[in-house]
Amino acid sequence: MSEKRNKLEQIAADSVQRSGFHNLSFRTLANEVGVKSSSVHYYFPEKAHLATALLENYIAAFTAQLDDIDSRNLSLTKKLDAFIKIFEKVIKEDKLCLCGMMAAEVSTLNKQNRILLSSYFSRAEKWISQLLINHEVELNIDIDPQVLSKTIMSGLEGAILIDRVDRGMERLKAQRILINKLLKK
Amino acid sequence: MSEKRNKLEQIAADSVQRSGFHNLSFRTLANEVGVKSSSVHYYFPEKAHLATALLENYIAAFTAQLDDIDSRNLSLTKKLDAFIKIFEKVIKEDKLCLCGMMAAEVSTLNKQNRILLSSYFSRAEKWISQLLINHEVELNIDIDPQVLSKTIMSGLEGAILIDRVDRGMERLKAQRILINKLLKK
DNA sequence: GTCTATATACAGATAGAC
DNA sequence: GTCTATCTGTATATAGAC
Repeated sequence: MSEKRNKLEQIAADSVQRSGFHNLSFRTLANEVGVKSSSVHYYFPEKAHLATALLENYIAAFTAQLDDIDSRNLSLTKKLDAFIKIFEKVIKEDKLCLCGMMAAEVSTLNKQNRILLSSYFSRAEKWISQLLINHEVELNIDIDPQVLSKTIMSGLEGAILIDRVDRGMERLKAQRILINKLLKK
Repeated sequence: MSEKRNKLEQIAADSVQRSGFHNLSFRTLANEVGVKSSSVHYYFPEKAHLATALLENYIAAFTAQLDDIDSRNLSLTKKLDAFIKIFEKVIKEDKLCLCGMMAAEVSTLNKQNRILLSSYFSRAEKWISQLLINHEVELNIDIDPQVLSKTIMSGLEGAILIDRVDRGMERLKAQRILINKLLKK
């Protein structure tokens, strides 16, 4: 992995999470690394290739975080809390989840990138539902784990989407409270 | 209100809900109405003015829908169901909520439009929380109505955001199930 | 292997025609 | 009052220099 390629991807990801993929230009990206925009095309022939790299990176990092939570022997409450913290970190940096942002822009993505994007959400939901199944006795509500996992994921994505509008964390906090209410004390 | 201005706004809103405000150009917009892009500037001197018009229209239509629900004498379940239907209609047309889309693009909006955007979400949340307070006895969970209203709104926005990625309605359906579980039968 | 000069198309915006 | 020719800057992408 080239060092410059790495830097380009980092800056690009940050930019996408702040203002969207369509708003990111090769020129601005190049300026930040001190090269010409045409140089960026060496690493990413088309913009869609950059999108692919960003999605793959983000999903890999996300997966690593889930694995880390899995590796620790925690209660359901603590594990869900750790999961919520992933989103908390994002909103604290005044960003959106990269995949949440790309979801808004999905109509401009090619098929391959849509599949990648879709895999992010299904992976997240699958992880949550498996967690709920493993800790079923700690649940305070009678609901299909797959249904609950979808609402948790939607709730978190929606929360940081709206919270960013007035630079707060009210919705994420509300989401945390609701989730805790659904768990046994 | 000019007829052409009206048409421009309708087409623009549709385009924004599909692919975002930044992805909308005066040129494409003009083509669809059969004029030159420069003509669009007669109605909207700057693109930010167009954003303002779209936000105002959307909020007005949304408010009208809430008033309509208020005017009917329904149970909490039915009222919330009618509220969810607003989002269902949007996702069925393969669109996003205009304000949800603009929320993703908030970093590119000017202050005035951010305030407008913010007012949409606070209005929605206020309406839900007031509804919950009015029908407190029908609630099946002990939670602050303002907190629950925020999670409902986040959940719905997030649901259609994610559902659009694989052109389904799974998350919105899940959201409906969860909300119903939180209400007394 | 890495980078740039350059091409071509398109963005928003203005000055002014009708 | 409504619309367009045109300006200036920026977009992605290519061909080719080092």
